[in-house]
Amino acid sequence: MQNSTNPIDFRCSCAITSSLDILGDRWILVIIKQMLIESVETFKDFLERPEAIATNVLAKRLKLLEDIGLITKSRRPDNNKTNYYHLTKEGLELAPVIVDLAIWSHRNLRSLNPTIGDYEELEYIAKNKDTYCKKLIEGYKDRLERKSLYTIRMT
Amino acid sequence: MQNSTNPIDFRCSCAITSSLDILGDRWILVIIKQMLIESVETFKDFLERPEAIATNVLAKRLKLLEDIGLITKSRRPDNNKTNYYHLTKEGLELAPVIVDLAIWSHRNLRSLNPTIGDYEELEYIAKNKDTYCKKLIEGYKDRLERKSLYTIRMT
DNA sequence: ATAAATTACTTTCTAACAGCAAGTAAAACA
DNA sequence: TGTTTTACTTGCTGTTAGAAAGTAATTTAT
Repeated sequence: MQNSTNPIDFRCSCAITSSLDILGDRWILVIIKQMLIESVETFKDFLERPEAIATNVLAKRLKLLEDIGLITKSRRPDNNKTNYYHLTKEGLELAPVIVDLAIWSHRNLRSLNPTIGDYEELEYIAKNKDTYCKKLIEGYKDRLERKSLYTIRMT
Repeated sequence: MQNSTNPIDFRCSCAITSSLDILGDRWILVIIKQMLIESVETFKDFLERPEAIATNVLAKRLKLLEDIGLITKSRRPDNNKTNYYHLTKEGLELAPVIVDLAIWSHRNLRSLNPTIGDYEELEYIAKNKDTYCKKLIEGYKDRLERKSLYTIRMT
């Protein structure tokens, strides 16, 4: 049994493998992408995305992400029902990984999945990776700061 | 049922989600890391790594990776038993993703997994990401080219 | 030449998890 | 005050992970 401070069973001491002990999953990075790039912040927002995650799976993943400190759960003072989920600094630092995945997909997955769009945008992103990454992170922080004027932390 | 040319069920048209339809798994990127960084190339090599993948899981993943063209399976002319698994160009292009995962882990996972080592090396990698990435890719290509003098493709 | 060891798997079994559908409870809205 | 919305939980079923054991071909040792 795992202890309460560490809900993850790490396979070994390799940094890369350890990251995959958390992120190596069908949903975790999709959830973080939705928060970072698509401004998803409520339980309902997640359900309405085209990936169509199941409610029980979503609840479990959000709990895990909160437990390990990649996201926070907060609530509007004017609304006792709707919860906000937001990325922490640790979660935000996954931006480079997500951008690299987008570029890899753009360059190598179009024949396997011809529905992948945004050709021109992804060309731009591939050519300005670092700049785009910083813009993503700063953009997220700005939105969050503006929002946090009205938001209180739950946990 | 899926057709034979495409063994992956893509969830939607998002490039990032599509990459995770393939890579979003406990083992796929670990296997690619072992090949790229740890010079793993035979079935036995994989089994001897500290991650300790099960034989049935390994066989299934190698088959999938070959089917989608991220690795190749080859054989030494002087040995009818031992197979070589090697990264294709498409597989090699995952190097940036893997390096970013290492950096993220280095910066954010040490408290959750104190056994993660290589502090100094990962500091260097974080500061010279692009250079390190290119060195990884070129190093792999060089090793492979030298080896391919004696190797023939199986499929 | 034969026996032992090695490599690359496959098979079987069990426990865990994904995904679907339905249900629930509290708050918000009309 | 009744309906809708939000955020979940519960129950069910089929698939997968992981452990262990088995197999078959090849290679090495004697």
